[in-house]
Amino acid sequence: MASETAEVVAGRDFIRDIIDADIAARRTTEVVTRFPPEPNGYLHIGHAKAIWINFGVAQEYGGRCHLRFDDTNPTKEEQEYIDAIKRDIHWLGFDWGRHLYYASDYFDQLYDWAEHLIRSGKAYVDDLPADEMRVMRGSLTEPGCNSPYRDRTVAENLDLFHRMRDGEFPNGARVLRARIDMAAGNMNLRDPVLYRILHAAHPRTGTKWCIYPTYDFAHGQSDAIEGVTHSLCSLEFEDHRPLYDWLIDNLPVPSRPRQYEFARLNLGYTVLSKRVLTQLVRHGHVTGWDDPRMPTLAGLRRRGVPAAAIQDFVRRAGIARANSVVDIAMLDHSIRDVLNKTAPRRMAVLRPLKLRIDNYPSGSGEELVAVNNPEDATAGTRRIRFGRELYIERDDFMEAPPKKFYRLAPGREVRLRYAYFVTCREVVKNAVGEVVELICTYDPATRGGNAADGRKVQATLHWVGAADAISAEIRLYNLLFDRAEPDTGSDLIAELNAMSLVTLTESRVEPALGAATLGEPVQFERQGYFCLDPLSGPNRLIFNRTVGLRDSWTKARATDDQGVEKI
RNA sequence: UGGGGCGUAGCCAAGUGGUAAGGCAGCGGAUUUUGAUUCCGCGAUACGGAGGUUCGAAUCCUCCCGCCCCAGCCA
Repeated sequence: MASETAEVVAGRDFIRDIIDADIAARRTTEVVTRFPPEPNGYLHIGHAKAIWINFGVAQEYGGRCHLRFDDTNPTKEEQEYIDAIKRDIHWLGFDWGRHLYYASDYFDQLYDWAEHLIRSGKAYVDDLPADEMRVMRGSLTEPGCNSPYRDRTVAENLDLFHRMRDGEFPNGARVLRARIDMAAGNMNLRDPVLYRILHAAHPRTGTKWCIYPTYDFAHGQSDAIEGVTHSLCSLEFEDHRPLYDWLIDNLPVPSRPRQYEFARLNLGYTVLSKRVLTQLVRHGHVTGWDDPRMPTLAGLRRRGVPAAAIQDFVRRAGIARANSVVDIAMLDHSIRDVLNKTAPRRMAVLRPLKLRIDNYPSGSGEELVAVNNPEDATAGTRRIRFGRELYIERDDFMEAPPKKFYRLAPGREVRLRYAYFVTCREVVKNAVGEVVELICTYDPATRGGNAADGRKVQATLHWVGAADAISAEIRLYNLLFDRAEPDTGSDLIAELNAMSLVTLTESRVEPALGAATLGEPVQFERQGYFCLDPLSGPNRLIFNRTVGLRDSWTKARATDDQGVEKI
């Protein structure tokens, strides 16, 4: 059965179990979910998990997923974020179709329902200032006490609430509170605030309102209005569920949504907190929300991470209720897995070292054939030009190699990929003793890379022709933070990895890379996966390293390996 | 002696009384014109701890320990 295969791919988790049970018990006939971002920042990979769950589950059950902006606080929300969020969700591969909503679409209905609560004696206008309200709310271990305004008459409450709406009072003067239980163990039930006065223009409703519903009063009711069946959110809202249910129970809402919580995603060596990410952007620690070092979807996209890899990653990480920190290596794995199959191969020398082949005829050289992608036969081949003067990677030569180093060294023969075997005959140094050029000889009988006599070499090096290679800037990105679990509470700067961006300006890449296009991944052989950066221009190639290839050589000789990737 | 959650290998995570899936990482080995990819093999006498129930417990009960969330007129 095909559907079985699909389920295995999607994975099983407690949320799907709940939905299965609901359908089996006929508690619901359709599955409607929603992804409810607040437009006050960019989406990050943690949101990708929530998006994947909400849209994915709806898709699997033939239901639908709404995109609903939770825009109940005009002092923090902006249109720029709304646009960015839509763009990122589409890029990730999901579509809400015609189901685009805003909590602000329901402000009129919400207002009516607030009056409904007042009329039924379940809400009241409180004049307590914020600080007094806090004191009277009690503490985690002590019950709160009732506000002196708790027993106002319905008429008085209605009058005051109308006047709040009509702008008679300044910010903070009064709030509408639910009348529940000031002694409840759950703080959310100690007469939570439902409406507050905010004289601020709203991106969508303009100046129509000067009172706005709180998250608690807006969320569940919006779910009910839209017919959401399963309202999936993260663990910190668990304590809000009794309030969510209380409101649904006490209001004439058109449907009965249920809230379920799952643990949010945490990634090692990074931070998935809008507060901190916003800080990084505002303080200039990164170049913007789309800085390739950012865990935002915009940053990952610019870095070259395919949407498919992000989906694969969140699927592998799984959904559960236990807080956890996922190893960044798992993300890297998903990225490589996708890119290995799709990225065409090219040769690029990041840190060039000149190599001259003494016995190779001078002139324009010759054309050789290179495979575009050994993982994909349909990717075809391309021609590359070999010549007397080339560049190889500095790291591929050592004058005094340790035993396990089997690349080029004095007197040693290696293969130049798709070309010939070359042997290092002489090392040229400058005045300060740095190696500046290697003089080699080649074996004409090894054209294409195989020796007629069957002899082997231990290494194959990538190279570019000195005559036709083009210059490029290459940006190597490393972990943004030094520690697996950064302390973002105090000194953020102290936690940042000083080597998070290493820019190489002397790189030389094969001519075919001059035609690289935005959004197309490429593998620089033996180096990693790269992509063109949007800042590239006609005469300026800039490549971002998405992720390096797995590398058991540098790994073997790493001594300070704290999990921090070295350049 | 507030309320709500969570604890299964280095990191995720299945498992819902019948004798510990899978993935990532790691370590061996094979193949290899990318030290890549691919392929093969290796890890929990044990599920935070201690008791108990049971023929049998990661799964049920009791107590204990640890971690997370909640005292915004943020979401």
